Amino acid sequence: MTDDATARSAMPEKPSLDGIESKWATVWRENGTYTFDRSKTRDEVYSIDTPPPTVSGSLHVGHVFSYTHTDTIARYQRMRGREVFYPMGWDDNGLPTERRVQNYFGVRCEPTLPYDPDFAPPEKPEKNQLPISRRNFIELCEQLTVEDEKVFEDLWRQLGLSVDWSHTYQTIDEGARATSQRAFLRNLARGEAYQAEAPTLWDVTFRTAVAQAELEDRDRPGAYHRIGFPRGDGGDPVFIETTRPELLAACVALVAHPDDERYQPLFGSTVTSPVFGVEVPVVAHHLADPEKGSGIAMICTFGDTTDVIWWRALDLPTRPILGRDGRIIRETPDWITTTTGREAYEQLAGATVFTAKERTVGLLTASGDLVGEPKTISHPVKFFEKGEKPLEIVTSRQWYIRNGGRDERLREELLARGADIDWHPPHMQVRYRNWVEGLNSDWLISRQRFFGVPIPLWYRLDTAGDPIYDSPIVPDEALLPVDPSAEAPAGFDESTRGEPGGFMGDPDIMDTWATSSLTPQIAGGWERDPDLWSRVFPMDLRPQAHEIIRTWLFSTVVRADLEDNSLPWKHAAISGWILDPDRKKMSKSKGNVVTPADLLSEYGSDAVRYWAASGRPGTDTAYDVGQMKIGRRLSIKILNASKFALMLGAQRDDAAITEPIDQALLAGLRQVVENATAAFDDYNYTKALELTETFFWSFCDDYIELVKERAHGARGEAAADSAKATLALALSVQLRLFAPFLPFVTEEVWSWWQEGLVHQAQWPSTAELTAAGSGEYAVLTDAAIVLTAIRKAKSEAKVSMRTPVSSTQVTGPATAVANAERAAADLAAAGSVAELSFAADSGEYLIAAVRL
RNA sequence: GGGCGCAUAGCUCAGUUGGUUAGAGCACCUCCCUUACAAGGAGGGGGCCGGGGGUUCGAGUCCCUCUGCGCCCACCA
Repeated sequence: MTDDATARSAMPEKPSLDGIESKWATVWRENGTYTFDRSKTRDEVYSIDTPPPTVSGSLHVGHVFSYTHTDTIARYQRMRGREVFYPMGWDDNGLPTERRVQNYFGVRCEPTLPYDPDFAPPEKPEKNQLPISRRNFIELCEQLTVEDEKVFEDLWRQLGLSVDWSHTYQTIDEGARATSQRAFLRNLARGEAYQAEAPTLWDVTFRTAVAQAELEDRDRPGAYHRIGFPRGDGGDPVFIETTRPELLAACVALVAHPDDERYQPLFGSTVTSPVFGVEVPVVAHHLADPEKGSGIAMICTFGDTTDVIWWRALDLPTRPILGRDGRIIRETPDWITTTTGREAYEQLAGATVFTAKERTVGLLTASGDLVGEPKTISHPVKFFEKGEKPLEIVTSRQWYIRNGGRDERLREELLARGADIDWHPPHMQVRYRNWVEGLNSDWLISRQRFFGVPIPLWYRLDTAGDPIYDSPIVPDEALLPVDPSAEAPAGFDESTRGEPGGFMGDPDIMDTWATSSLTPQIAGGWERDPDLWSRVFPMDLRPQAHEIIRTWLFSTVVRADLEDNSLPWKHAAISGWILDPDRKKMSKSKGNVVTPADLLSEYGSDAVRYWAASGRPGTDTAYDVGQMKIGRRLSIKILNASKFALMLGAQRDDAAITEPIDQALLAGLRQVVENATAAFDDYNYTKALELTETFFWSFCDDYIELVKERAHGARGEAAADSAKATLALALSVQLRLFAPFLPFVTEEVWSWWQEGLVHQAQWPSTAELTAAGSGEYAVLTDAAIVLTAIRKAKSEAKVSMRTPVSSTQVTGPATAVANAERAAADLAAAGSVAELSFAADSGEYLIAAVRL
């Protein structure tokens, strides 16, 4: 567009940021600006495995922060000419949604109930939650999460995320469930998924098994109880120290280190547990630590994970006394045979761990087997990360997927995958490696919960009505998703469910990560839309937070490795956390929580994005409204400076750029383009922004000031045209450099004078700047030094910047003086200098002696 | 206990492969109502680059060590 009048007519009298978010969000929506063009082939596409936010959680500035990072990259790649596949998912699968739906509708999931197609939730939630089928429950979840998702989408649009809103998914929707079940069935068919009856970490509150990746240690108070075990040969009792005396009835052996001379004579002999009177062997194992406690430990089934190791390695019996509800099993076990032992057990039966501990201590005290006072300690205890009570270990049948935890070859393969990812920042790879190297079991994927993707299997029941687990009934992939609790398998009638000779559905669901680990497959249309899949997979980018490298990132790598023998993506961009201004991780308990929507309306989306972009990949960043104010100021400056440049006559024309200072500006800008491009290619959006911003301020303060008189025609038409053409080119390039960060203000300004949308424009190239000739940026920077000296003189004299200067003498190194001299006329005009002279001397620095 | 990261101006942060005088923004001080911008502009003061040792002609940058902070991981006796 070269029609000056048209540009001016679109440019407001008084530029403002007010309302530009909704104005341009609407244009982008109606224009389909960010719609994925699926005629493009894989090599032309840049695909992003967007993190699906948990919609039942609340919006947080942290969301704004990290999603902005991804968006700057998406916009950059789009301007580079890549077709960007930028979907959005919603993580509505899992416990948080389950709880929210229970409370909102007053219902609870009862998987044994049949699906009721005419079900409607109660008008008002009743006190007693109404039991409904799993399928009905899931439908309510879907219904409620749609509302939550609308809130997120509105925020993302206001923030200016360049997401293709026609490509969204929910981790609980039909496509995700089908994908998750299909992948599981493929794992099963290839032998990568298997079931095992084994001791498992168990959350007694949620009553579900928990995977290694969901654990966290918490320091809890405990106490060493010193307990004597009478010896079978009548010698002095053997003293152990334990923090879990309540498990004494589950004791199966004592263990000491094979080299421990104190206990070597006992190996092979037996001792008897006090109170319960159960005879147990004394065994040796290298994991027993002579330094801990008395150096000999009680092995119970099961008190901790070391017990499991010993139990397995030493082939010890299983004597569980703890039920899945976290209480001591009511039935007195048959391995306790003495009358006193059985009477003692009856006092514990049905008690919680806490109560059982108190009562056991009482029994041991009464019998005199507890020596001294318990020694209180603080020690790490394993918790489910979402749980409130310590995990227990119970034996149960569970499904696992191989992840290298028990297989050296697979582990090496997955380590190699991790090394092939381009990590941003690179050191995040260490977390991946540490995690994989520390795996001690396969991935436990079954959960004894309701809301989630069901394990898509049934089991035949034998004539006694017991399930035959060895040969599960597998659904046809075409029927997925299935709900085995509501649908009968092919060849069976629903009436035979639970009947001897009939069938039962697997009651469990899959771990939420078993579905999330397939986000590339879900978003990319694996097996559902092979055409799309071929255009987007393997993806280019996985952006995510560092604390879920061990879960989401690793499990995604596992699934792609098993299913596609490939990495799921080339790059992993790891974002940091938002910290309070006092460097603590932000939390709601601090009060004065600002919602993202408040921030966006107060400072403007561009300003908030500016702040977000100041956080480099992997770096924790302080929540800082000061940065947002600066971002807002920058946005306003872009409006005003652009308007001024356009008023000076910036226009897209072919006027020759002849003035040295003009060529210098473009030379400097060429360098910025080169460096910003390199920074972006390295996922260092922060540096790209900083380079652009720094240049822009000097463009405003120095260049525009130097040339405005000339642009007005002070030195003739050719010199004016040179300035105008330079302003036009520099403005165009800078708007495009800013566009990934400040999408609204750049689009607004672009619309004043350009055809099309800035976000569909090409990223600036050095070539378009080279056409103006080979300038020396130093001409501008040296001229700026002189200009600054003139301003300083006026500032110190406390006079207006318009005050005329009678003379200025520029001296210093020959090159610098020559550079400044090439801008002499512009300098004289900008500084109102009457006599401007230049003379090289032996000085080290460029100096301007100013006389007012 | 193992690993990773961080420590530069009052605050938030840049500082490329070691190289003239360590930078920016905010805050602070002074000034300027200048027809793009007072929600602005110009100028200024302010740093033992966490401590200690070393390599080097030269160290914010490389090596060692210590201290403090953050995070990840770890078999709960």
